[in-house]
Amino acid sequence: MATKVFIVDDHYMVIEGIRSLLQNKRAIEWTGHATNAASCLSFLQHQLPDIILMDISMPDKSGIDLCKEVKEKYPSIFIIGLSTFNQQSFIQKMMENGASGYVLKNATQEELMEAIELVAKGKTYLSDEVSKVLRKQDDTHIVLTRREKEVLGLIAEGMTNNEIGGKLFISPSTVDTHRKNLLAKFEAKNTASLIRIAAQMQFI
Amino acid sequence: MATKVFIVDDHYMVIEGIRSLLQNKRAIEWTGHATNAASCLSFLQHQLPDIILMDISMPDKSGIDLCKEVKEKYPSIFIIGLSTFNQQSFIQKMMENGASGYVLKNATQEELMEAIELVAKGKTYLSDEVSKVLRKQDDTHIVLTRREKEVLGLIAEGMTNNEIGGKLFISPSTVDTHRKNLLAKFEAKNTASLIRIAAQMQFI
DNA sequence: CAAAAAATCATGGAAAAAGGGGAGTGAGAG
DNA sequence: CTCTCACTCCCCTTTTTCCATGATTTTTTG
Repeated sequence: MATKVFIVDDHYMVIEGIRSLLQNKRAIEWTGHATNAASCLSFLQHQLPDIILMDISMPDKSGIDLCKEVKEKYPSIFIIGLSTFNQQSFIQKMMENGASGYVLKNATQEELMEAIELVAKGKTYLSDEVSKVLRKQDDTHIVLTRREKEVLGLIAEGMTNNEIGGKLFISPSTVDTHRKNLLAKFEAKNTASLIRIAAQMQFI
Repeated sequence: MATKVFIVDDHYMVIEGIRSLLQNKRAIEWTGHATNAASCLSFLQHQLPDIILMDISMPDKSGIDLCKEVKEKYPSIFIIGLSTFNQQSFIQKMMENGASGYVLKNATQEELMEAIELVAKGKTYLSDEVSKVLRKQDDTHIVLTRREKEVLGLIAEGMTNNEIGGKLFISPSTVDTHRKNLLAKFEAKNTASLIRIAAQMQFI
């Protein structure tokens, strides 16, 4: 029985590319595509594919969120994340939300097929390149608490400890403590480098 | 006579997608593809296409630079930039370096054909979406001097005025002046917002 | 429940940045 | 030759951040 594959990607060229890569494969049945999260979800009400290839960046909703939603509603569907860059944050969140694999858009036909076949069996596929990035950046993975994220965001907005304290109804001293913890977690020597690092790591 | 099209993109899926989109067009002759700048340049030594579809992000060299190089060596070739996002900085630099058009990867087959046809005639193609972004962000365009860029970079590294002064062999007071000018140009109220804005505008 | 983690607050001093001035030099454009 | 612009430099005051240190209270979680 052929594996039913569906694809969600807002880039028409990528959809065409994958369709073309998969069209002669007997083991694959192309069930359709969507260019946004909403039409993906409405498609799933009528028909259930085995595997969804899902871009992480979409106009209406991030692939990260869509992945979670689909997995909650239809746990039997396996999801393979699809993206241009291999960024720790994206890959990790995608996998946390139930994806079974992650393929870069510069993958070859062979890699794509391998991913689909493995994932269809219920296994997990991560290309060497991706898993390397995941391992490497996992070491430098930074976990922020709810409050720290809030404070970080407000610092990035240009607010002082006093202003942030007023906004969050806490003492400026407390904000200062959070600030110090942020500096420590990011190993930043001052606000400037903190914000740069946080921005580069997609925290802001 | 069919328009000879060549494509440079490190994403195999995009190459396949475009090939598939163009394959039935009589007006188009597919001459080949490359997944990096180097093999693109070596291809051009043997054969000259009319149009190159060129991704802006590539492993060995940015499309921006490749565009310039190709245009200098082979002025008769028209180049269409290809990218996932429409960011002012990329589009602008691409056009400055001699590109004749800029197409987003979520473009439809029609848009792509329109772009190729127009550009083949020596005209310029920018999709509505792209030209809108170009216009809008042109207003908020910030021009930094050489020194300001240097200082901004070093501030983002976490260096103080004193340290920057030492590094650039100028007085800390001078650094402070540049800093003030940066704050004014970015309309930032402090270092934190300066760095955030600069990061979001791709200055860092 | 007990331990761990997160969030709260404070004091006090040193360092750095912000905000406001003013001012001279050199290079290039008109 | 004047005007503009980038770059250079300085002074002063206030504000904010950085650093060290210590402590209490929630909240989460095994």
